[in-house]
Amino acid sequence: MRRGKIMLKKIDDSTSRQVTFSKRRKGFLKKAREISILCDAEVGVIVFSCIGKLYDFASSSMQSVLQRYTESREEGHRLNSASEIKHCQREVASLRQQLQHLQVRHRQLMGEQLSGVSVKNLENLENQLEKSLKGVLWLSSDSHELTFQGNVMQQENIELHKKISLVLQENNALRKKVHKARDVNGGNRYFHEPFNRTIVHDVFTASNLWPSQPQPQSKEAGIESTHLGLQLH
Amino acid sequence: MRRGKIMLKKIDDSTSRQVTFSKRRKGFLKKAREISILCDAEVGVIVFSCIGKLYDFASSSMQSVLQRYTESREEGHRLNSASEIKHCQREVASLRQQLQHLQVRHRQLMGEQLSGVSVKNLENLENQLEKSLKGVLWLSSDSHELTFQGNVMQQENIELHKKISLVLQENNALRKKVHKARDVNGGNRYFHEPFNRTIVHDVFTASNLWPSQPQPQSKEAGIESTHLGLQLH
DNA sequence: ATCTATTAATAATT
DNA sequence: TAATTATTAATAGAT
Repeated sequence: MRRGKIMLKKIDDSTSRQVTFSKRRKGFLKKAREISILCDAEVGVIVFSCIGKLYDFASSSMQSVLQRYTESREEGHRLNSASEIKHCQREVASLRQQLQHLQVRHRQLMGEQLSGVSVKNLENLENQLEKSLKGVLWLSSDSHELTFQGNVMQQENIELHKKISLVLQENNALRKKVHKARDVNGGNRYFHEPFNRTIVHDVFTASNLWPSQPQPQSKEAGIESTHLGLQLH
Repeated sequence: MRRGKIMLKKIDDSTSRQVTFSKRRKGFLKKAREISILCDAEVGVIVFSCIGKLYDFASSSMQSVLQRYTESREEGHRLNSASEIKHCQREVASLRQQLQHLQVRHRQLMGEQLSGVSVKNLENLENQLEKSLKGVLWLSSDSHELTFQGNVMQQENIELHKKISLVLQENNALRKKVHKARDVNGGNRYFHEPFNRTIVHDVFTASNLWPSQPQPQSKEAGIESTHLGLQLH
């Protein structure tokens, strides 16, 4: 550059390499500052000297620059570790919640933790358990017969069981997809999936089974009841 | 710089700001390259123009630079992100497994998917359900008194309703999806009948207590459901 | 884009 | 390191 141009190759002499590094580093970081101010650009610079010392500059903050960088680079991809962790953590939270809900229900079905359950729900639970029991008793007696009739049907059952397993697997895969879609949509699954409401609606139309009070039915229907799927007719 | 020095402030005229950005960007990235080669430094540069376009340079690779940067910043303290992700992923896997196990058991308690259950397990299930039912009946009779104690508990129950509703919603949504997926897979009608019944179970339809009541049903349906060992009467 | 006058950066030297 | 100097490189403004 001045006083005799130089070759673009690593400077052999370690001392003069150090000196040049000092000078150029200063000028370089100055340039970074200038372009960021003059041109209203967001700039980040990271320099490790040959002995490993770190020098950096960021017009805003390095974190901001790097975040913007990784986001714009991975547009859609999931390689950024920070966002990957966040995604992962959201998934953990969601799964934990599901698990907890199911555990509550499970304990109820097991006859535990009923002290906080309403009378109406207890009746529902009672009906459900009766129904389940009848089903079990029926299948149980039927199964005993099967043992006398030979194992043809048993064989068939095994096949069907396999099929059910496959369906279950599919179910799980779908659930994962649902999770992903939900996360991408910003998280609130109960707002974003209109089909939830539809299904619940369909399924609840037959009778008014919940111990719910007559619901004031504004058009907005109360955000709560809508996203909880508790809206009854 | 040249031909009249300039003020270090944002260039007002957007056109000349763009032009200056082009020129300086080129020189700036050239400087980055030069210092990295001449001084054997590892350099990373990230520039976002004021309209958001990204320009970057890395002497090695940006990933390498950024990794080295974050490592040198986080100097030991705080686990490296890779292990953090792994930890998170293990947690997800574990939670998924728990959830699945619980779901299977849950469905069994709901009287579904019993076709692959052994006779022995059916007996266990039967005992459990009997026990649960007794508990519910007992508490149920007891609970009628509670209705006179006011609605404190009722309030508590609303929370529980919500939770159960969430689980049920999800179950229904997932089943619906599985239903669709199954149709796509060739529409095996063997599954249709029990599937429909499943939804009915989920919402505690008090009437229609399967399998105790005769259901009007086509011969077709009867024959097919026989294969599942879950024939309705 | 290209040109060019002028300043800025910096290699060599001290 | 720090200052000085000689020279080239970068680039603002014009075309």
